[in-house]
Amino acid sequence: MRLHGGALSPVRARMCSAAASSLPFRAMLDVRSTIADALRSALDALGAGPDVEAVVERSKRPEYGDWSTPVALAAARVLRRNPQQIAADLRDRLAAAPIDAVRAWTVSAPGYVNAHLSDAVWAPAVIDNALQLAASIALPMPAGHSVSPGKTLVEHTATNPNKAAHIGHLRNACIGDTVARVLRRTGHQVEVDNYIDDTGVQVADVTVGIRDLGMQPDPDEPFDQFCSRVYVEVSRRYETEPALLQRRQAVLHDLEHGGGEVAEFVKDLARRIVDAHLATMRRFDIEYDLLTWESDIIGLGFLERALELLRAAGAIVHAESGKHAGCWVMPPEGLGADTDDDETKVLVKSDGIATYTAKDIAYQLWKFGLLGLDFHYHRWSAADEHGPTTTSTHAHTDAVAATFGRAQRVINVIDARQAYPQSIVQRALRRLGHEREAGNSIHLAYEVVALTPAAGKVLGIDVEAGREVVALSGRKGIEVRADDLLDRAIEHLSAKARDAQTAHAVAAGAVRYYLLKFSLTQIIAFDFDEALRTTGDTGVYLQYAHARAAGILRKVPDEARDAALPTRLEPVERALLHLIDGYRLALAETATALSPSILTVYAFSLASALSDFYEHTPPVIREEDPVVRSFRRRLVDATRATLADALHALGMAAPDQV
RNA sequence: GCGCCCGUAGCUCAGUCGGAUAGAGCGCCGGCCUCCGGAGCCGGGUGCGGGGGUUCGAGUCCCUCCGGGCGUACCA
Repeated sequence: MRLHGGALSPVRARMCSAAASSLPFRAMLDVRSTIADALRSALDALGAGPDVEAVVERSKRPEYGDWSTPVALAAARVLRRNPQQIAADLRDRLAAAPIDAVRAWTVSAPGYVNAHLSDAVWAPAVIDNALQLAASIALPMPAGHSVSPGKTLVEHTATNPNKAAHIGHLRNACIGDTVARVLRRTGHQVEVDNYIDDTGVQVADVTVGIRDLGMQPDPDEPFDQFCSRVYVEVSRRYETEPALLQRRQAVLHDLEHGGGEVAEFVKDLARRIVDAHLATMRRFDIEYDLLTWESDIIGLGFLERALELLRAAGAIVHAESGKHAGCWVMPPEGLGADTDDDETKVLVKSDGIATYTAKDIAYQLWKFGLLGLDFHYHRWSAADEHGPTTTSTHAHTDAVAATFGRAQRVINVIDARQAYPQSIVQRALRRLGHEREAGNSIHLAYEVVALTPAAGKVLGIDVEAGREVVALSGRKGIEVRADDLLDRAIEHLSAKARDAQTAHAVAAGAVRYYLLKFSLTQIIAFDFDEALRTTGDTGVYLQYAHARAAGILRKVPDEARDAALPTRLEPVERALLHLIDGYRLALAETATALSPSILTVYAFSLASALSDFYEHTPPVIREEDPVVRSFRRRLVDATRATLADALHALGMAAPDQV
C-alpha cells in the first residue's frame, strides 16, 4: 500500500458557525462535521469549556477506526481527570448521540476516541455526493471554512510587456489562475486582472534598443523573442555605453507625460507583447477578465488623484533636504516629517517621475473602489468574443457593460522579493484611513523559480561554482521560456499520446502540475528531467488515472441497479471512499490558505488510491457478482468525477483517453 | 546591522491551527502481464541542521547557534 491517511494533512474540525450551503447540496452528508458537532456537545456536557477544541481527524491507522479525536488528552488538564476515563465518558455520550453513519465508538490508548463508520450508510452517501458534482454549482464550504463576502479581485501574471514569458512568470500565472479557479469553485465572486506595466524601465530598455540601436528582428523571429533578445543586448550595452541610460531616461519621461510619438511607439510594442503573453498563457488555459494598463493609471489621472489623497492625509511629504531632497516620500507611521528615515519610501522622484509603487497605490485604491475614478473599457480583441476586456484612456465605441473593481478583497500574486513595496501599498491604505481595505489587501507571495546546475548546463549557462541554483533573469537572458518548455513537453509526450490535441492537453497539465506542487514558500529548483517526467508524482500520472477510470466506465455497462452494497468492502475501496469524501475539505483548505499545493497533494493521493484499487481488485469488467460489479462501477464513477473536478480546479484537462 | 524565507531519506519535496509507528516521488536493487490501457503495482529505509526550553505529547511552539537564499533603491 502506498496510499494512507498520512499522505493527506490531518483533517480536523473546529466549531464555527455552520457553513452556508447551497440548496442542491443541503442533504450532503458531512460525517466529519456531524461528529464534530456531537463532540462539541459532549465536551460541553463534561464541562471542558470552549478552550478545548472539538478536533476530529482521520484515524492514523485503519485499525483505530475512520475518524478519531484526541480531545480527551487536552481535556484531561482542564478537568483534572485521567484521559482514559474522559475518553470512555466521551465514547458513551457520543454513542448515545444519533449519528446514523457511525456504527461503533471505541477508545484507544492513551485517550483517543474513535468512530467506526457504517459502510451501508456512509459509502452510498459518499458516492452519491460525488456523482452530484456539477461544475456550475459551487461546493459548500465544510465546517471551519467560509466564503469571503463580496468580490475577490485576483491580480496575477503582470509580466513586463517587453519580452517573452519565462517559467518564473508562468509560476505566477499558474498560482493566480488556480487560486481564482478554486475560489470560484467554492462559491466566491472573482475578478481576474492582469496588470500591464507599460510605462516602466523594462519597456523603456527595449524601446532604446529598437529606436536608438536600430535592432531588427531576424526573419521568422517571433516578436516576443526578438524583444527578449533586445532586452539582453541593451542591458549589456549600458555597461559600456552609459549615454544609453540617458536615452532610457528620456523615454521614461515621455511615457510619464504620455501622448507623444514615443508613448505611441511603446503602446504598440506593449500591445504586441501582451498579445504574445495572452497566447502563451492561453496554451495553459489561463484567461483574464481585465487587462489594466499602467499608462491608463497615469492618463486617466489615477496617479495624480492618489497623490492628492495622500498629500491631503499628510501621508506623503515633500522632502526639502537630506538624502530624499526634492522627492515626495511616505515616512513610516508616527515619524511625521522625518524624511531621512530608512523606512521612508520615495513615491515621486526628484525628477518628477513617480515610482512604480506610487502607481501601484493608485491601482490598489481603484481595486477597492476608493479612488472615485474609473477606467474606460472595451474588448481587447474585437475578433475574440471570449477574450478579456481591457482598460483604455479614452471612451471607446464598443463599450463593455461590466463592473470591474470595487472589490471587497484583493489578492496580489507577486513574488516574495516584492514584499517590501507591497507593504508600502498596504501602509498607504492605512494612512488614508482605509483600515479594513488594508486588512483585505493580500500579498500572495511565492518564491521564485531558479535553475539547477543541470538545467543551466542544458541552456549553456555557467552556474557559479558552489551555488546550488542560479536565479532566472530575463535581463541576463538566463531563462526557460514558457512556450519552449511546453513545446518540449509536447514533443516528449507525443509518441505515446493518441493525437496532437491530447499531447498538448497532457503536456500543459504536466507543466502546470509541476509549477503548482511546491509550497509557495519553496524556491523551485527547476530541472528539465524532473519537469518533463511522466511517472510518479506528476500531472501525467493524474491525467492517466482519470483516463483509466474513464476507460473502465466505457467498458462496463451502467446497469443502473439499486445501490446495493457488497457484504464487505475491501480496504482499498474504503481508502478510496475516504479520499473521495475528503475532496470538499481539501478544496476548502486550498481556498482558505490560498495555497494550490494543498490541492495537488490531494489530487495525487486520490489518483494513487485509484491505482491501488485498480491493481488490487480483480477487473470490474470480469466481476460476476452483479452487486459487487455495480458497486465498483459506481465507485470508479465517483472517483472519476471527483478527480475531474480537482483537475479542473487546478486548471488541468481531464481526458477520457490519452 | 535589521527584516522575511528555506534547512525533513542519496536527490527533489509533502507534513495548516502541537497528537498514535514522520510520508511521497526520483534514483538504486529485486519481484508482478491467462485480467478493465504497465505513463501502473508490490517489496527493500538506523532521515526532521546543532543545542536548550515549554508540554502528558514537539518536524510543528519559544530561545539560541550554524548553514543557504532574498529584501532593506530617487529599480520593480
